[in-house]
Amino acid sequence: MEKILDIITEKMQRAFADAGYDAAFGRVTVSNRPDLCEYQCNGALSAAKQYHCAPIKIAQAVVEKLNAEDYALVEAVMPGFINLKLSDHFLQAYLEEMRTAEDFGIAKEGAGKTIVVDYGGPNVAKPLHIGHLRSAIIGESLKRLYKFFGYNTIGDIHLGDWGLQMGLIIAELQERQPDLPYFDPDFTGEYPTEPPFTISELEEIYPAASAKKKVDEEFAEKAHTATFELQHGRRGYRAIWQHIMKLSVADMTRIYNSLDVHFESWLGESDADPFIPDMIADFKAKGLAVESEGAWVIPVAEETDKKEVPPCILVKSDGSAIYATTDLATMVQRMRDFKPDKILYVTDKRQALHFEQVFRAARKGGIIPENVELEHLGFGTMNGSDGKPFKTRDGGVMRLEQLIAEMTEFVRAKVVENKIVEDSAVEETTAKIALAALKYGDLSNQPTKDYVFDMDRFAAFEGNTGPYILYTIVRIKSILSRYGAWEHLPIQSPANPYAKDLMLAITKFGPALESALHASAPNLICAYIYELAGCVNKFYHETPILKEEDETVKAGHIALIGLAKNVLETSINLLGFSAPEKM
RNA sequence: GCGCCAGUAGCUCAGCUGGAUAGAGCAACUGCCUUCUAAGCAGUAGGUCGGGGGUUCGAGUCCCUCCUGGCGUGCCA
Repeated sequence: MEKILDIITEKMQRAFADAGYDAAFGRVTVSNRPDLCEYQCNGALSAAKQYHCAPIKIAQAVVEKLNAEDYALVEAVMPGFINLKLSDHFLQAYLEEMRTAEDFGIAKEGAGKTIVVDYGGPNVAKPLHIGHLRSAIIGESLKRLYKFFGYNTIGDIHLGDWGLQMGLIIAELQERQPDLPYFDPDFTGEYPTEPPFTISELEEIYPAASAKKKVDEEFAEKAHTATFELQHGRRGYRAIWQHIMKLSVADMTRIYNSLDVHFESWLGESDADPFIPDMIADFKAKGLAVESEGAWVIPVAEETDKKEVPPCILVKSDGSAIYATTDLATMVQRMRDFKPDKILYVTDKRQALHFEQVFRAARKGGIIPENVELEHLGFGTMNGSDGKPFKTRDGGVMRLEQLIAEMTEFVRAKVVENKIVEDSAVEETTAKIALAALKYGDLSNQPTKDYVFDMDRFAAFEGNTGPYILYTIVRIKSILSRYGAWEHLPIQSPANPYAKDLMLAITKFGPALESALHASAPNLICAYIYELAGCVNKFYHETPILKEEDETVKAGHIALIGLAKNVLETSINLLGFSAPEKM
């Protein structure tokens, strides 16, 4: 479906041209003065300079050329604004088309295209903590948004399963249990099928080893060696690695499931490993990689750089791979297996320079052709109320699991207190509200900015929060279920000003989603549904719906809130959560 | 040092390619439930948009400069 703004702009541009002015001035925007009009055009103000003419004269001349029957209001006002209001008939017809079209008539601009969304990025053997929250939430939302626009989407978790952290664990394990067969180079038998550690032991081993590395040079050396040997196929180390992977992935799956975050692809840095040797050889053969300070690096600085861009390190001086290596090799793998039109990375914004280097190296080496888009969405840090990176009360890093549990507990108390749902539905309702609180609280911020996480504020049941959106949906559902079959009722002309405001809000659904898609900004979806929910609640408050005596008018009310509900539910699904039946 | 990002109401944040009176939510205060869920709606109060210059008919938005904070700046990811 064509967007309303495009329809009006087209007419406005024609009017400008008919009045003898450049059509380019005919751009229409949503009004910033809803008390005066619904749409406005400021083109006459800009045109005044070029034509040496008072803006109001131009505006008046343009208005003359517009077909007044298309609108409920067309006027030129001082100093030169052109104000427009849509006619009831136009609005009714437009919404009816939205209601009956597939996916509200939104153009599928991604049809036939494939996008890989690289998000999550957890390290195996380390518990998921709140640092992983934003990537999961934002990445999942963007992936769903791309899918909605018709893209074939592949969400790839890109496990951190190949770096120094693996060597650290192996080295630490060897110190603790040196007699295990994995460490015996002469061992040729079958390794045990059960791991020599539990997931909780594993989660304790890594931080211990990481801390030791910083103070114990000999240990650090052992860890580097172990990393190198693992990457070069030492059998016992691979067996340990398998154990770690199995335990870790099972645990991650459980937690991501609780966030309703799902990956189509569970590949990791290790899966890029087979592509590394040929890739390195290729960079060397093309003369793109040079030896520097014992390492092999790809110079990626460009003359136009304002800053100094250090080279991309391809091989460390100890011969092992670094994250740039695996990221580049992963691109080779993705181009071979997925042939994407775009790869979107959703990571911490502190990695911005890293991706700039890697992207440049990938273009230079021909790994990523010009027609494939690369984007890095760097998100900001989640801070505590003190404005510093979020910590637990004792100063530690909070586990994702604990964060979810605390949010759930907070919500459960409210749900039980309100007694709206039966005991059997408490857990499911609680989980949905808690997830909405958590995700909306995060997604309503601009992804690139740091933000303050405040459990009480996010889980508050009033104001601009996830629960508020859910509450709005639940109220509509309650009425619809009392009414009966409503799905085929046609949209009618607005019954009152509140209905018209609601209808106008609904028409902005498509544009809001497009903006969110193009800016990689789910917060625009949040802003949109908050506005829409507000319109729903005002309409609800001012209009007795089920008590309406005229059955035709009542059916119109029902059709309108039904469409609003569908738009809201579609939106929250794109944000990654869903509404309960009651709350 | 250099680079990137941020600074808007007491707090947390919006503000879409410069446009009419800078918007929400929370906190404070005031109304509205024998009527579809008051987790709601309506209202009051609160801002020299970090400071200073400049461009423009017009600047929170563009340019310059300064201040403050965060992050990055070759072998962690």
